[in-house]
Amino acid sequence: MARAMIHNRQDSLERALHLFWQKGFHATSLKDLEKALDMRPGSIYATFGSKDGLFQESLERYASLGLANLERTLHAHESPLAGLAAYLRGLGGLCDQDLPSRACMLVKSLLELGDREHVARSKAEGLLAGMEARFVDRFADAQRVGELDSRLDPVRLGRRLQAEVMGLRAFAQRDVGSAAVHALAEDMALSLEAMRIHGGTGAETH
Amino acid sequence: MARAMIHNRQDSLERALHLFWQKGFHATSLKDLEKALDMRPGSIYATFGSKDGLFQESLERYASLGLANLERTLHAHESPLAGLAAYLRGLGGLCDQDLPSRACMLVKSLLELGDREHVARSKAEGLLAGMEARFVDRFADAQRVGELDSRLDPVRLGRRLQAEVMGLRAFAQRDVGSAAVHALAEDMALSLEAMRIHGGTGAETH
DNA sequence: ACTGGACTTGAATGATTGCTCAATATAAAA
DNA sequence: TTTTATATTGAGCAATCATTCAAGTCCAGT
Repeated sequence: MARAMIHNRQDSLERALHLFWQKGFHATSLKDLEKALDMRPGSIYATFGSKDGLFQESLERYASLGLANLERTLHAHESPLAGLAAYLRGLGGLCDQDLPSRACMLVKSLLELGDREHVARSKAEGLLAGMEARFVDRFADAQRVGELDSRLDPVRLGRRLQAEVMGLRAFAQRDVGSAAVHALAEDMALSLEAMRIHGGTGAETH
Repeated sequence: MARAMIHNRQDSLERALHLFWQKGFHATSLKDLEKALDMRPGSIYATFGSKDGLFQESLERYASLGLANLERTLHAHESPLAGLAAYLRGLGGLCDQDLPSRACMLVKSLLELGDREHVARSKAEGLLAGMEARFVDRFADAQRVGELDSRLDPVRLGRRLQAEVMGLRAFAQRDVGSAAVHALAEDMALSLEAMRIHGGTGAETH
């Protein structure tokens, strides 16, 4: 009843994500996408609607992968603070992997997009807010478990950690070598771990 | 012997800087610049050579202003650490001022520009390196004065502070309200001040 | 074999891109 | 006033931009 689809939608999206992450929204032309997806303009528009739409789906896919990676790291550690520190240390390895960009695609979009692409921009903002919320949750967990001073504000700590991650990854975009990025991530992780309350079981919170 | 110049070069550069800072390199078209500078393409090219050249000069002007602002803040405080903390707190006021963008133009460029604009990109990297070097110097000063543990590495501290500033300003680009940005800047400033060695004159370093 | 219908193609669209250059305007020197 | 040198103009360039759509392709069900 119909012609079989040549292209796997998910795979095409992944390729588009790769390009957008590397070059940004404006510097990625439809010609680039046609080549990367091995699709002609008509197919691209039939599948994704518009360049903007394809970009928005790429953003969501990116955030989904990033959040999954965060979740994986957090679940690998029973201690909330240890999990967050491990996440930071993991980011230190950014330079060693062969990624489209060392910087966060959400941040790149946040800084690049203007009013004309405000829908995609808002999407990036929302996804960043989601990440931040996850950090806040985990700090709250740390307080519940008693490894973090309960007088501290998890919202401020989450905000701070997000800014730290943003800074680390923006810094990693500079051509400074792997060692510097690892050292920076380590310093950030150490600061985070320094917040831990030692020796107690958490019963001393009152 | 010649026709008088209508436009003040410095003023034109300032207007271009405003546009580039706000919209980024790719999203700023020559049409936009023609309108903002009130100049026709021929004049722009006679004065600045190319869009890329104008952008590079804008970058340098931006960094010059930023560095002057940093220097002013540092000189207003005898204590190096207090100066750096004051600089961070000053960035907390980003949301209140009416700037083209809350994010740092150097970071925006670092994240936006690709291989095709690698000259401008390298320029942005170099200017960021200059800022970082100034941080490192100031941390070294803090050690000399005895308000900072001399076993710490000023290079790592400078790197960390630059990442922190990058993160703060990228975060400020989000639509999170002035209070959140102020709180974040305050938290960063407090962490920095927490490194100070209390009660001594510096003689106890050995 | 045929045919209906979803998938794919790619030439063509009009708008916009960065940029050039012959023509014009203007002020100072002769 | 005439000449000379520079500043400015803006129409116009080729290239590229995102997007459209009529035509073609191919498979499933008849």
